[in-house]
Amino acid sequence: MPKLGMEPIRKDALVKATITEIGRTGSLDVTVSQIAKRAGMSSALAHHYFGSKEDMFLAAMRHIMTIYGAEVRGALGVAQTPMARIEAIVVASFSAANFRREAVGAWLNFWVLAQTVPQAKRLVAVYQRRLKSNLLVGLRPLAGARAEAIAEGLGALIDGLYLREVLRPGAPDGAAAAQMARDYLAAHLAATSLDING
Amino acid sequence: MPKLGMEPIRKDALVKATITEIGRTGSLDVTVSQIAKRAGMSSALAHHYFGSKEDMFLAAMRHIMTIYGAEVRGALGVAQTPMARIEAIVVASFSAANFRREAVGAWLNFWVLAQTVPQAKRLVAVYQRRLKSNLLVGLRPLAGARAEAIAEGLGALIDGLYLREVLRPGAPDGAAAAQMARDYLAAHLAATSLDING
DNA sequence: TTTTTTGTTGATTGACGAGTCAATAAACTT
DNA sequence: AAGTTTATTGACTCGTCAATCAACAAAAAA
Repeated sequence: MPKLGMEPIRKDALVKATITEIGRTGSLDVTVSQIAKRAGMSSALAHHYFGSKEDMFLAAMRHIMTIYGAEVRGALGVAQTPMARIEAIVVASFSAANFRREAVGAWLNFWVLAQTVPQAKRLVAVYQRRLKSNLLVGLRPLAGARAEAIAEGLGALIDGLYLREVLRPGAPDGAAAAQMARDYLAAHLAATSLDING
Repeated sequence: MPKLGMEPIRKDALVKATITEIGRTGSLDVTVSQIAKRAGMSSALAHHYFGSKEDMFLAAMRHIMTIYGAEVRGALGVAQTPMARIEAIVVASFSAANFRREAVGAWLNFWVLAQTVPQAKRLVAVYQRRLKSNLLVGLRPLAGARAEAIAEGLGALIDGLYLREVLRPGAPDGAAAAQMARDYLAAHLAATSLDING
């Protein structure tokens, strides 16, 4: 019963299944069969649509980054002030869609993949660049010359919070993580203004 | 030519080789043969001393944590003030021995391993607990009620800096990373005192 | 000096898994 | 209607690798 136009549907299912399986098992040692099974098809079909397992991984990475990017863009669209821009990024970073177990677990594994696969490394680099530049737009008016360092630090903190989330027991607490990022920011901005005034 | 008393020597060589190989390849997909070869012996011998590959991984984790712990303890021993205690931890965290490529790459992979292997998870938990409690001793006199949150944040930042180091091109720059941690701290302490005074 | 313990490895087993292939079938084209 | 493209899978190939085994050597113990 070959319905035509299956390709995008199947690819999409595979991408989601890839994220789910990596997140679930907490490892890149997932078999194509596992992924295909979760996506409701044979492993041969998975290989038919994606040439290789690596391609599936890369597509899954792109998917996660796409969701993240879209959410950030959306929030940024309605931000009026520099502070609101940063807040938007923080909130998006720890939103339910992005900070869910699966995605975070997968994200960590993609980071590992980036050590091996140049293509994956490039994707992570894109993410880092985008994050930093987004933060800088908001930070420069608020922190001037310090914006650079603060953005770098906040980026590392966000990644660190993701990293730790992976091993935290219980449900993800995006609100707490976001608060931590906010505190970081508040402390740095307070310190900066203190420096300017005194 | 069986010299006696080889066991500790072999085990040590295997542990170091494990870290090197994981760090070098950036993945847990290293074969026992690879590790054994680097350690200068047959894979059968590696299996003889460690029952399984997993045991080698766990021993390697313990080794990394031991080095880290020793360095922190050493630095802490000579720290006189709360501030010096924190500084000691920061410096140790980004010391040449701990912040070297291999070790950082291995550390990331161990984090992934912790998602799968309970024993590994426990080791990471030990590390996190120890780091936090060490930080708190120094932090409490300086930040009072905020010490808890600051310690948590600083821990996450340190882990995040490790995470990012993995993908940074060029030689590790422990000094820059340490400075970032110091900035975090300075900003938070400044904010805290500001809050107290005003 | 026999026996046991420790060190050591080449060869083998057994499992698993990525990727390919051949075959089947339903649509679409001409 | 014949030919082509798209969808789909079971079976298979081929390689890899953790773990085990059988065997050998040398030191230590009995």
